[in-house]
Amino acid sequence: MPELPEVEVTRRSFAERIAGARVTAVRLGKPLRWPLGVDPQELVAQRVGPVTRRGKYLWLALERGGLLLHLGMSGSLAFGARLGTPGPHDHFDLVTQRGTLRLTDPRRFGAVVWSPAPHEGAASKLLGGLGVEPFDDAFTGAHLHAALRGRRVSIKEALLGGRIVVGAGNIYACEALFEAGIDPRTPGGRVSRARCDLLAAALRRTLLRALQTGGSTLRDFRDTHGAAGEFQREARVYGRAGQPCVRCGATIRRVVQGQRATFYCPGCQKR
DNA sequence: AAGTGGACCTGCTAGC
DNA sequence: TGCTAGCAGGTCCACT
Repeated sequence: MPELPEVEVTRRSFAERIAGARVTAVRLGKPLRWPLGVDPQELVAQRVGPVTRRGKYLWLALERGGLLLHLGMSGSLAFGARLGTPGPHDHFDLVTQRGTLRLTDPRRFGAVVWSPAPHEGAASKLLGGLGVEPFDDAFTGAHLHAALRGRRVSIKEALLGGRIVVGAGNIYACEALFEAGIDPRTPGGRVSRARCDLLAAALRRTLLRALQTGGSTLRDFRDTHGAAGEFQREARVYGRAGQPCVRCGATIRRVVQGQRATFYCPGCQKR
């Protein structure tokens, strides 16, 4: 589930409760995408500071550095005083006085990495090349247009890449392109300035709406069926191949771009 | 520099 | 009912 809205909702769910708590223990499960990068004992006795977000990454500040967290494709975070015995997919526990922050991630594409600061060490390498935040004033049609100049990759893959703007995953990239009426296969450099304006606004609107209803998509996070149900209710093209477009009635199509599924309406979305 | 394809890993579903 | 192929919300890395 974790695209930007889900990551942000997750952050808000525990940031204030964990801030100020002292780490009392760390438990590691199976390996995640990268090694932690520090002796877990080093984390013990450090006090937790603010939890912030950059793209789909979370930065959990500690006194002598911090942890960069990523949920990958299937990760979720829970924070509570009584989480119970770790299950087979619980791969990281940060135990504090006020409760345990637990990363559950069946596919283990997620990560927890120690770094001395967000702009140093391992974190800087991962965060360094990221594009602008979609809710930042710097994210405009002009920015999009400039960043896309000369690019041959499709507009959809450019959005997913995260080097121009962060936060759009496969679902919201598809949805935003639908909102903007742009064919996802259009080469990035061929999207006009006017349509970049439309797209920037559409992406911001799509992510904001998801953020506002994000609680509901996250509530059933552990229940695959419930989550799928929520998405289907919200999505206008994603996962709707073969069904009629809600706007024009044309049949929604599924194509593959960069080994990922893309859904679009051939009636509403043009090059 | 930009584009392409492979890699990581497990669980679920559709189809036989 | 059981097996298998195909698919999944991410993104880094090696190679051309």
